Amino acid sequence: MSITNPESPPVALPRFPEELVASTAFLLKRLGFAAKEKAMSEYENTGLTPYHHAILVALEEDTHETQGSIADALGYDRGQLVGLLDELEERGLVERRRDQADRRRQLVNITPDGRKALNRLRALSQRLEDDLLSPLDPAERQRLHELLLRLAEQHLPHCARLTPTAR
Amino acid sequence: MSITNPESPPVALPRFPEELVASTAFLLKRLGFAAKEKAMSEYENTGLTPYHHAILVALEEDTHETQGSIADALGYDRGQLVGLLDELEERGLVERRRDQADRRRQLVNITPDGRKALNRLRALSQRLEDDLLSPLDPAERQRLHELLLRLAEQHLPHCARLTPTAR
DNA sequence: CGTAATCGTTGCTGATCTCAACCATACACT
DNA sequence: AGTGTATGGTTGAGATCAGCAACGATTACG
Repeated sequence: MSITNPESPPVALPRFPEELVASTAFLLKRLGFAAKEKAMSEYENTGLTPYHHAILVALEEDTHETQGSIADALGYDRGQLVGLLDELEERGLVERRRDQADRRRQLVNITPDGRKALNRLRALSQRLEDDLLSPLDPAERQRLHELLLRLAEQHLPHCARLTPTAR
Repeated sequence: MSITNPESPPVALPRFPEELVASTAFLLKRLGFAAKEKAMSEYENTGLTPYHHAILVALEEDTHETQGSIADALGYDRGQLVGLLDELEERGLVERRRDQADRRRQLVNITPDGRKALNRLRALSQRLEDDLLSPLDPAERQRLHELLLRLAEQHLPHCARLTPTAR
């Protein structure tokens, strides 16, 4: 029917409307989502997810955490955490034991195998971070991180008071 | 039981592990998610969502778009777009009509009411953007946007070639 | 003591995305 | 022309996941 001129691209490659790209919030949403998607697929081979990784990180940082404090620290629903801990426990990466001082509580510990797994996840996570930030040089990466941290202090309740009035 | 010393905070306010906060990808994910949550709740009063907003933006930018081109431009699933357009059409904000040159296609137009609604959504979106970026001064906001744009060009397929080698 | 609150657990619900069919239409080929 | 293939829009089913309420066990309060 209509003669498509051969030198033009066969279809206009899809592009975001400029008005959206001009919005920082839009870029933040899309980049955050893309980073999550990428991470989820890369973690797949490990049999674990970034959620498990975050739990292991929290456990290694302060030992003897209770399930509630882990959930609060990471911003997870407590019901959600139960299943994640079940999976970690099945693989022998964490242990649960009742707090004898308050037998409602479960004290969660990371095991030696858990630390090994954590180190593997750290390496993977570092590769993902490098890939994400590959367009930026080290100084730019630091500036970006600092700017995001400022936003996080304001908007992520759990990040408050990280740089104590170091404005 | 144990005497809690009175000057200490009653409970340690939950805080992300430092190792996570040190990750730019983590901040990106959380901030993007928080921005989306905030937007979704603020849009609620309008009866529309950021998805509808993006569609209206796309429609005003290039007119006479077909549903497929809208879906591709915004990265939406085509099946998902149908429902969103149904809702916009019910409210009289867009019109669908068959392309007489290719009767498989639906040409979508924004209506005058759609433009009015779009302007309201723009104002709302601007308020959200200002709130999100409130910790940063104008120069910092621009730097952040530029850095995110560089990442987007690399990682969001639809953002490629926005600053043509303007490094 | 008895009532209320907390902790972990379970199950349900609602939202959302993905994917696979499906119909109508257009295009390609002989 | 006619047949087969591809495309655009539509619909519906299935998977996934966060959020919420309810529950038993235990502890704290008064």
